[in-house]
Amino acid sequence: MLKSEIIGELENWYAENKRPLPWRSNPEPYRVWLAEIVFQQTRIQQGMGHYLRILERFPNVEALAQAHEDEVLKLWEGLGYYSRGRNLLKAAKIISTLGEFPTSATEWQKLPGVGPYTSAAISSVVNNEKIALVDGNVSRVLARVFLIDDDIRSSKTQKELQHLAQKIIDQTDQPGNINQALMELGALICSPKKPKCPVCPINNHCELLLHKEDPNKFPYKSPPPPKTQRDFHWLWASESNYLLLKKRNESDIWQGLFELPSLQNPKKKYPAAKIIHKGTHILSHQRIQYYIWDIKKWESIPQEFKAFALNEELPALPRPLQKFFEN
DNA sequence: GTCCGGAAGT
DNA sequence: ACTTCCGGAC
Repeated sequence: MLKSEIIGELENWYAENKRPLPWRSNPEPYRVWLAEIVFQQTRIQQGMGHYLRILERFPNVEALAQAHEDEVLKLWEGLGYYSRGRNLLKAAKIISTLGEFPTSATEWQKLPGVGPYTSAAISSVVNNEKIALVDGNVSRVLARVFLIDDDIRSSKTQKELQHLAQKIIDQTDQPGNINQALMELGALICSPKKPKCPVCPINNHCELLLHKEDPNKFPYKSPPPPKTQRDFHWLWASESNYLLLKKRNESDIWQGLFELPSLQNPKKKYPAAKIIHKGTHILSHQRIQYYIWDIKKWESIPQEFKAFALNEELPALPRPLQKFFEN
């Protein structure tokens, strides 16, 4: 059932069609690790600018290990999932202390921010380890090629896909290339919508095509949990020439980023306050209505806040605030 | 409005 | 095993 020609087709297709990405031409552990962290949950186009800026500012793990978290988060600003940036720094300090990079997926996975996917991706590419990875692209490719109609979100299905992927990787002496080929195929050909089946290198092995099924219906994904709704009321005093910002520390979104002072009901303390900007910010799990109030003048300066001149570089801000202060 | 994508906390 | 963490493309 698992035809070996598939491997050869994938190897050839990948050699001819892979995108020329910076860590592919020079797959040092540092560059591959950084790429895998930046591009978790992130499209290449969206994260490439961030990746290049981080690599330029911190050309190696020793340079990164000495960074301050605020600077890493500033470089991460706008990418989302900020625990990736915080864990990147933690892991850099660990690697720097060890004096060398891990050399197996098991060792890589001990680092913060490195899970099953990332450890397999790095070790198969850097160390030629025969270890399979299953990311969103690979899930979709395998579900279509092998006509798997189970819920792609369930951990049971993910386990089965992991097993299936490992059977493929066991048959190749180029695990890094086959892992990347499956991901690249999912990104370039076997896309979520309108897959380019006519030019797919393994279309004659694809169960979905052989059964004349509709690719848009695979894989099946159960609906996500409902979003929680919340409001943010941020305060800004137009008559002062600085901004008050405080680091977000709680176990909540945007941890480590800075934000304006907030009040549940600004009108109570500042009856003359006016909303100068409002918007909706959507996360996968929250729907945020946010309001920025002009209170003209501070009644009293909240102690825990730091003042930043408006013309100096601001620390990392949540995306809605970053967009607001861009203008 | 719709969809997409890994790790960690619990 | 389930929930919480982001932002952008379409």
